[in-house]
Amino acid sequence: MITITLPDSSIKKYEAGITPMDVAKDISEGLARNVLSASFNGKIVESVTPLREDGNLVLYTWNDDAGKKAFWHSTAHILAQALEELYPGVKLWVGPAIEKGFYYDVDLGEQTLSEKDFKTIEDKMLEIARGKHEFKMHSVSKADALSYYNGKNEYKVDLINNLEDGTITFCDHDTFTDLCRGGHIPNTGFVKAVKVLSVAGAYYQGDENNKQLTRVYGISFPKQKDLTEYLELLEEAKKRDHRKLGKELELFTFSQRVGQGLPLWLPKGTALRERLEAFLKAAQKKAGYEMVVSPHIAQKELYVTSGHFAKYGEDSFRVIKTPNEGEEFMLKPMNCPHHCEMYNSRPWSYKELPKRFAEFGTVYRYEQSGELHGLTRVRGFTQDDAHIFCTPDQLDAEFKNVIDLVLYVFGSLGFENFSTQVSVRDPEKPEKYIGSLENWEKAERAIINAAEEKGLNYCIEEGEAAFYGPKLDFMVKDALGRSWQLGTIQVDYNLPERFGLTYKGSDNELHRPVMIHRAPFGSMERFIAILLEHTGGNFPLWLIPEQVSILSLSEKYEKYAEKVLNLLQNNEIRALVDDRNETIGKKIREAEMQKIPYMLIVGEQEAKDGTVSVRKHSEGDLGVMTVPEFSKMLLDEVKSEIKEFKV
RNA sequence: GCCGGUGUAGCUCAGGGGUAGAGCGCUUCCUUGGUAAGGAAGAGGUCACGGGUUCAAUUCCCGUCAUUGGCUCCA
Repeated sequence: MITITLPDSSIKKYEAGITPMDVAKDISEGLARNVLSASFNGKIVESVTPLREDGNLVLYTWNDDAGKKAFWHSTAHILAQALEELYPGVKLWVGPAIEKGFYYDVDLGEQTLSEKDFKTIEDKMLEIARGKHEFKMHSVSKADALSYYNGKNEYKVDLINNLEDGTITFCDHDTFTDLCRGGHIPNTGFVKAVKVLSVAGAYYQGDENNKQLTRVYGISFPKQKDLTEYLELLEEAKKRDHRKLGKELELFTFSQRVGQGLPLWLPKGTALRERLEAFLKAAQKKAGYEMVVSPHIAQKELYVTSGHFAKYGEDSFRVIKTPNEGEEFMLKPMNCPHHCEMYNSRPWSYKELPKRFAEFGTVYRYEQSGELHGLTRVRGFTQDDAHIFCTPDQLDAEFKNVIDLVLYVFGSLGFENFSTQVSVRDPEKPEKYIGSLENWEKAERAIINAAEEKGLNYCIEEGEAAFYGPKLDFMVKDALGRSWQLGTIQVDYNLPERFGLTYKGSDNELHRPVMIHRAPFGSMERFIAILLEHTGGNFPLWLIPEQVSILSLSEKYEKYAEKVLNLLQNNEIRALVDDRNETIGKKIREAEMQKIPYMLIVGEQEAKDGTVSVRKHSEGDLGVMTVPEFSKMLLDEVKSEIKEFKV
């Protein structure tokens, strides 16, 4: 007999060799029908794995992430079988579950696969699924595993060579066999709906020097309805795409003639952007930052000194040369070296630190053409940058103050679902980083302490650090679930060293300051892009370019509309008049589609009484008010939206 | 940069080896209105660009550029 402990702490006794599925049946038939996979003593097991010792058992259904993972990974097996049948000679690499669905990396040889083939693949997969084939795991010796794939699939041979003998398992279903460490649903019949989503190239083992395999992405569900809902969700997400909204709301544009990845900010977008800048400047002023300005180009030597040239010289624009003197310049790819030189403009006493230099600095980086993406990845962008120069003693407090500022910014703009990531060195690749081991350790500790103390729910990513120091990043997802880094805070012991920055301490000796790089927005471009997707273009009232549209019922009331406009503008309310020769219904429709928060309808009655008829975006008629009443309502709403930053 | 997809009017898109289509937008006229599209007429295109195949290419093929889904990269 063995003792099984369930998550609710209930304890059951069974014969050794009982399976998770048997346990599920023992609990209830309904549960048994829905069990997809299980974990035993913290390890993922199959629902049919015999249990032979005491332990903790967790059963997973579609409602658990682990259940979905097993479901999608199992569907990847079905996809692989379908691909083997449809593309003879295909070589399989790996097929994991991902956050939304799964993929399988395959080498198709000379064959190609495109969108036209998706339906055929889906049909084949459903045919296999309907067979209700059981997923069966079995152990294989390393030698047998190698001989199974030898000469047929060099990728699997590679994989097996890195595995330990005795830990190698295969999974079979129907006529299909795959090297696999497990985590499957009971049988293929659970899969009722599949969709092949896209094909993409993916380098073997993620190394761009290796051959590029074909990655087939897909998703599957236990019910057709779930798939339909998912596809509708995707459609909805596309409507929130910042590239689409940016065009519709006339915020920004791109021009082939100007160049790819170089956004052009239109008047409405610029108004929005300037308002965001003013918001942050006000908070930064309170937090003791001072604004500075640096030029857009600098001598190459500056970046050789900073170390950026060695690391990113190839990824920078360095086309500017004076023909005669052979001087070489670079388009500013970052602001830090400039701020270091500002710090160097005179000696400092420890009593004067920290110095906080802030700049909305526009920088240019040669991003690979394939990486450019709307406003989220561009070649010219403006960082809401600042560099804090402080004593080592001040680092902790300064770092925490910056976290407060970032949290204030995110909170004010409604980003609640962000995640934070502490990026540290990859200990295996010391050559990627500059600076002493001791300083790196100090900096990494400082960040983790601060994140800990501020109660951030952070994860630690090895190998994600900048080459000069570790960082704390604030990540937010876009409409399609892709994660983007917005705010960033980075500790740097290296630039102060390279630029020979000093301050005089209380001991009358010169000391090295510590530097913090930080940008709460990250970049204006990316921040606005993500803000667009989050709000769907319904920006908060304080931020939106046009707050009010005054719709005149006919040309006769044009004068009155202008008068209302003046009254609003006197109160710093952003309004415009729509006095076109169109019906009121049409004007309302267009103002609604432009997502203008308030519409004021003025006609005979309003002109006579000196009032306006107020309509709120997506809510409807609010009734008649005087202009001062309306103004007060709007200004109160603006005031309630944004809290002041408290230091 | 690499692997796929796409490029037709200002926008969204249909079409397809034989001189180009719709809706919206724009212009003009009629209409003067009451909370999400009033009516009519008209203008507008080297079908991204460059080559090739063909009697004939916007359509098929190749290349370039742009864009897009991924991969790699991201100071």
